[in-house]
Order: sequence, then structure tokens, then C-alpha cells
Amino acid sequence: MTGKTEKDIFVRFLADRGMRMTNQRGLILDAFLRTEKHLSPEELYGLIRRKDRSIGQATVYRTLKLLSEAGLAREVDFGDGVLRYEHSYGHEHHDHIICERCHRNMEVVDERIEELQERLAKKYGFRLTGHKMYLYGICRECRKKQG
Amino acid sequence: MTGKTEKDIFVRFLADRGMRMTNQRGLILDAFLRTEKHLSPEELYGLIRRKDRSIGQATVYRTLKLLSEAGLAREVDFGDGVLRYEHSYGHEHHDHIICERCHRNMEVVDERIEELQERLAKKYGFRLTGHKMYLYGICRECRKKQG
DNA sequence: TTGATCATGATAATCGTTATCATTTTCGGG
DNA sequence: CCCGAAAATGATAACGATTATCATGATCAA
Ligand SMILES: [Mn+2]
Ligand SMILES: [Mn+2]
Ligand SMILES: [Zn+2]
Ligand SMILES: [Zn+2]
Repeated sequence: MTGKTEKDIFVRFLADRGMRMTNQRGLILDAFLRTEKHLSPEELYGLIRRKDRSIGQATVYRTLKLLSEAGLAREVDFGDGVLRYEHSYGHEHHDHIICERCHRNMEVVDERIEELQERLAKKYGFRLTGHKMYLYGICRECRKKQG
Repeated sequence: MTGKTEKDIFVRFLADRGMRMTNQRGLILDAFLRTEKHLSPEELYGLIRRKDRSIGQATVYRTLKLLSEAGLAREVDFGDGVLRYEHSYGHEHHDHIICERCHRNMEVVDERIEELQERLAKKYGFRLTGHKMYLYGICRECRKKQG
């Protein structure tokens, strides 16, 4: 039952802060969970709009921010000026590799890199709290097509 | 004589594209080279303005973009919505570690990480063309001040 | 039921950046 | 030098993503 646990978490998160679960927040959470992609608020707004014409885009922005704080979503910044969100609950940390031609992207992890990042930070006197790593390249398919 | 070689490079870069070295471009390049910092266009604009009240900010934006293409500057995106530029000529690639409290930042490199990134990309069928890695943490000074 | 609180959607505002365009500067022949 | 094409500039408008504002509507607990 996808979404059951997540909805519970969200409801609790909201309650803890004196906020309410609403119809709109439910719709947005559902649509978000149903879509296994890195979604921009605009994209999600477009999806939901097809079901409910009355929803406002401000609410989508607001709710995605809330989902992030609740630990259900995670912000992803590919560096193209648009913020995207990915599932966070039950999805381990990972980094991304993005094709510069077709923008196809994959999720990758390398434990050795993670470990070395930790050490690197320590070496410079920092307590590491997080990191962003984006690899840019040309994917196999695009290389086949031309050079 | 800081700036001599860089100016030559810029002049040649411009000439190759049928563009001209101008007074403004010279001023901007000088101020950029004189400042050893990650500079936003606004900051640079502020600096130059103190010397020449007549300069336009559009010219600063335009020129920084040109300097990037000429290989003299490099864009840096700390993820706070402002694009910054750093020296590129004679400055090897490096990554950054940023304090989330005071925004102090350091330049760091780990050859083992660079190597592993290369392999990771290959493993997923990508030819790596570049990467962005930003480590976020709390610096020593900030940890001393409070927790 | 009823007021207090919270959420919503439309819209204005913000902010960094880019586009537009009239004006100025530059440059290479005459 | 002087000219006209080409390029550059600066003021300003426009842009796109996001956030703030605010009047209206929904929800809650007593
Ligand atoms: Mn992802
Ligand atoms: Mn740097
Ligand atoms: Zn591709
Ligand atoms: Zn600090």
C-alpha cells in the first residue's frame, strides 16, 4: 500500500506543529508519491491540475517544502535554475550523474567517496553535515548518436 | 605583474571572435583579478563602481560570462541562488567546503575522490566531463562558539 | 454554533539574471 | 583625419522561479 506510511508520517508531522492535514495536501502527497521522478513544483502542479483544476500553485510550492521538512521529500538541484524534489522516505542518500546532452540522469552511490568526503571535511576542521555531488557527462546513447 | 598574461589572453580571445578590448572590460578584468574571492556579479559591480560611477551592471554580467568562456573565470554555485566567479587561469580544479553557520568556505581537493568519480561515471556508461562537489558542515570556529 | 486558528488561491512582489534598444565608441579603409 | 559599418555600452524592461501578502474559506475544539 504505497503512501500509507508516508501519509501517517505527514499527518503526525503536521499535528506536531499545530497544522492540519487537508484535502489539497493529501492530493499533492499522493501525486508526488505516485511519480518516481525528480519533480519540479511546476511539473507536479501540472499533474495535479489535471485532476483538480482548482488547486493553486502556491499550495504546491508550500506543500513540497513541508514534505521536505517532514523527511518525505528531498530537494535536488541539478544547477539549471529549477529546484526538483525526489522521494526521501525509504530512499537512501545518493548522488546523481546527468547527461549534458539529453539530461537523462541516474542515481549513484560510492561508499568509498562518501567515506573520503567525511575524512576530507575533518582534515579541514569541519564537521560534515551533508554534501552535494553532481557528475556531468555524456551518456552511452548520446555518444552513439554522434561523437 | 599580475594580470598581464590574463589580459593578453582575453584580448586574443576577443579578437578571435571579432570582439574588442574596451576600457570597461579592462576595468572589470582588473578588479576581478585583484580580488581573491568568490565574487558575485553584484559584488564586483559594487567594487568597480567605487572607481567608475558610470559603469553599467549589465556590462559586468556580460564580461564575467566572457571571462568564463575565455577560461579566465569559473562559475561557482554554492546553491544559495547567487552565481559566483573565481579565478580560473593558473588555478587548478578544486571543490569547496562551506560552513552552514558563517558561510566561510575553503577550497579542497582529494585526488582519490576525483579518481573514484571518474570510475563511477564509467561504470554507468558515462564519459565524465565535469562535476560539482560541495561539502557542507560546521567549521571549527562556529563549533567553538556554540555546540 | 461559534469564534479562533489555520489553509487556500489569486495575485503582487522579489531577486538574480538576461533581453532590448537607443546611444556611444571603436576601427579599418578612403 | 573623416566616414560609416560593426560592436559595445548603460538604462531599463522583461524574465522565470520562488516567496509574500491578503482576503476568503475550511476546520477545530469548546
Ligand atoms: Mn535522485
Ligand atoms: Mn574556489
Ligand atoms: Zn544522453
Ligand atoms: Zn563557520
